[in-house]
Amino acid sequence: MSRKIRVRFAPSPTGGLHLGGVRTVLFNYLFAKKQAGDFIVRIEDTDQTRFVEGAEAYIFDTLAWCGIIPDESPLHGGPFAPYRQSERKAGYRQYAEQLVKDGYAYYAFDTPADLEAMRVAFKTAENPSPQYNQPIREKMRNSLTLSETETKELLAQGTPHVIRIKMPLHETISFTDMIRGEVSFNTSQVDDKVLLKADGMPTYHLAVVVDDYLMKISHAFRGEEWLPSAPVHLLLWKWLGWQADMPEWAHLPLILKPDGNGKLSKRDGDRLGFPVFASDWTDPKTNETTTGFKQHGFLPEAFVNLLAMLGWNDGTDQEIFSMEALIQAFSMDRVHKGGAKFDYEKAKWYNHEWIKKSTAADLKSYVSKIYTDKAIAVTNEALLLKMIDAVKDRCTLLNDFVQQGSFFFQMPESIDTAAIQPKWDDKKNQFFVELIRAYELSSVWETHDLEREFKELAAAHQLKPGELMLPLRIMLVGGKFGPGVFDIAAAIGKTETVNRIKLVTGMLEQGART
RNA sequence: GGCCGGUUCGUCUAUCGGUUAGGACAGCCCCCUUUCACGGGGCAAAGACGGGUUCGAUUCCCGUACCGGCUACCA
Repeated sequence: MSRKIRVRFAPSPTGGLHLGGVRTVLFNYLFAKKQAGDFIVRIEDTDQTRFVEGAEAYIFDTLAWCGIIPDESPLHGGPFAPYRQSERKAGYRQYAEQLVKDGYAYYAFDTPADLEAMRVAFKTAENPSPQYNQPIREKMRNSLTLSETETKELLAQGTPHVIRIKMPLHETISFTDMIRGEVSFNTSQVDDKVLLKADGMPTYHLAVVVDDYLMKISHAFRGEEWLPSAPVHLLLWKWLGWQADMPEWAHLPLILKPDGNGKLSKRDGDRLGFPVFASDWTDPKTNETTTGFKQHGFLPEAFVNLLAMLGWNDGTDQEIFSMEALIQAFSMDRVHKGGAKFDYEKAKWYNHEWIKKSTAADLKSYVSKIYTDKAIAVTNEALLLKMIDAVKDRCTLLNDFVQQGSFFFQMPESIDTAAIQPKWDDKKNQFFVELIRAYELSSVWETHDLEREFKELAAAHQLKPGELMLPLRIMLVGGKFGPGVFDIAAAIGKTETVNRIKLVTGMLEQGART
């Protein structure tokens, strides 16, 4: 075990980065960084029909937001470039040809129509999806059933063809998965996967093995959905003569939908009202935007934290981890075998914890951006910091700072007069008229003085402060929420405080007359 | 259908054969708070089922059930 740790994340650029995808990246990254290894991003764009413009840039932007910077990638360069499989196309064919030469693979000339016909012809109740496997291949058009001259002729004519792996009969293939332990397969159950497509591009199966070998990948981690094709990859490593360099494997559990069953999908988020992508993704074809955790008001630290805890823990009760702490604590053998249902409530809790834990200075740029987007003018930076400190405990998502704090900078957008109108009377009005006068004459403007003046005046009017605090709060804040009223008054200043009291008493008086 | 994988409170999970099965989210209650939160305290809530192995199984083995993944010239 002296070889350099090198892991890779190999996404195909087909759209937004899904929770499960980011978690796969994260586990790769944590594993590598814990052991001072390299983290590589390789773009698996071998399916040209599924290529989506902008998806690759999106992946790097999103990883950067999470605080994950690859050591090697098409964007960051590296000694094993190129890191896009489409640019490595020319290299794959030789390996497929070598496998044919060695008797481990063969040319297949079946057209899509032939394959379709085969599936229909062999479909039975017991076998609803017939595979291109050992018994079937003998009935198809390939270099195993055709004579050598026929094959050569077809090849020479440029007949479209693929190269398929020739799965052996009744062999047991087993390997040790770092999470699941020993897993074994009978090769008779695996079909003859296409290795090289008719367009000359490799399929995932060939490309992943060739590139992992060429890029000296030491550990290959991927989602559980890949487990069934592991025997194909194992055989390829063996047949290509690279067995000694084969990476160690781990198949990560899936992230499941919160209700019902099955893998979490983008549709579940739309349906249940929470993000599934890490950050906003706009499909260039439909122009449709799917919101991400980032734009939903999540802190990257919280997003990374909640993802890490989905299927992993360090064995203690600790739940809040920074990236550094995760790197320290992470180990693949503590990753679960079973899938985890995603719980958005718990996800929000992580974010709330991180907001509470962050300082006003940490949060300032996020809040500023949101306020700018909402056209809330912040002219006083000290007040912004004061506001963040005052309200962050009540913000679960960053966007909550709008509702919880914008009244520090502008008149509340709506004023819940209905909450106080029924109990409004002349006595209260009189009190506030005098409060305005008292505050206007005030020489000091501090929380405690404001509170003292308020209470003394209430006593003079033979009113309970409790009956007057809520009206004052509504006047300043607009609703039944927020930090202490006198703190708010102190923060927004005399002019603004007096103006708001005047404005709302006016509204209440008018309301009382109608 | 076949193959592979999985199964502890509603959810995320702890437990290296011996525990009153612990924590967290959500829920409910109380305290704090002349608002809303934060905070503090409490309640309720789990080993899929059946067989073994063992002095003793949530833990190890087998079977069953259920759930999931795969079964494309997609990854």
